[in-house]
Amino acid sequence: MAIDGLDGRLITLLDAEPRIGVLEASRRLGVARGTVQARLDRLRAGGVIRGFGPQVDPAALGYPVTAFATLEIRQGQGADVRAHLAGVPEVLELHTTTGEGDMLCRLVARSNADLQRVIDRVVGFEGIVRASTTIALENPVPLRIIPLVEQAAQES
Amino acid sequence: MAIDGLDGRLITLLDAEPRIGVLEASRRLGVARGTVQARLDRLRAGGVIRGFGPQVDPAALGYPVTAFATLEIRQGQGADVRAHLAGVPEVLELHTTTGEGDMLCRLVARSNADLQRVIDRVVGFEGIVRASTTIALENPVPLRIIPLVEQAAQES
DNA sequence: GCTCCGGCTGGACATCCTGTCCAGTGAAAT
DNA sequence: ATTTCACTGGACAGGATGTCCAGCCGGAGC
Repeated sequence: MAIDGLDGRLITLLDAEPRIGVLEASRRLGVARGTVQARLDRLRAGGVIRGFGPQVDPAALGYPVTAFATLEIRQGQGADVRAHLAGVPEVLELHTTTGEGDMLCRLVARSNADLQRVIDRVVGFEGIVRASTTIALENPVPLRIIPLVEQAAQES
Repeated sequence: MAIDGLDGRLITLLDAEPRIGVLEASRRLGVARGTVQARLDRLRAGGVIRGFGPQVDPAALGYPVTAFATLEIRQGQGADVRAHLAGVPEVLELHTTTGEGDMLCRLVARSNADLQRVIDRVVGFEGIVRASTTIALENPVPLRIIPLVEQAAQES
């Protein structure tokens, strides 16, 4: 779905100050409240804004260690492996990929030592042939979307 | 920060239905409104809930292709590379890592063909020695946090 | 065993926001 | 020129919010 400059400014504003409501947003953007409401409805209907769920920080929950694991799967075991990984709370994300491995997953753990336990649990499944793990040290660019939103907004 | 069962249920509820307010949440959880408000304040103060920003779907914005790039950096060029990557809108996330590469970044692109342009832009920087890219095909486990929240809540 | 304290309850209050209408205006497309 | 569409500015009732408060309870510490 294409978005214009106003959509972009709205998303950016909501990202910076999620607590403000439709009315306050309309004041900041200099448009009528109905306009903001219509834009929001359109963005939600178009799937651009999926929701406003709470952004939970795993580190604050006691899981400060993040790691990425590349998994190699035995042929035909894909579905089983997915189900297995979906059952591990420390697996925050899973992708199937091209290239060397077959899957890439994001893990968190309570400590480097605890990461071993998590990895054991992840790879302790017959369908997984091999796993290669790298620990994330710093996070210079945290998951973000605003720059992309602005680029998409300008291309309108 | 430790969370208890009520915190866990509250986060899960907010994740499932972000539009409900404090009052409705208190009704669903069977506690007083003040309790929910106090819990929410505590979770935000403790950093567990970082905010309620809009969850934007890159695919809906016209960037349906996701890829992960492992970068090898020339010694001492880390800071420059970070700044460079932070300036590329299609770079959604960047980590420094242990292991084979020095950095891992998440990219999006408008198409497989467009991914080439993004990669060229990413690696078109002197500090980057080598890059290895894998395309994400499926996403069996989208970025999630609830299972981890529930585990953290049970350990209380 | 007793007291203190923190967390929860249930209620109050004024203020503000929300969802949902509507008619009028302007600009762009046909 | 006419239609169409988005935006404006306003209205309305209903409800939520932020912020108090007194009272109650159970656990921790003395």
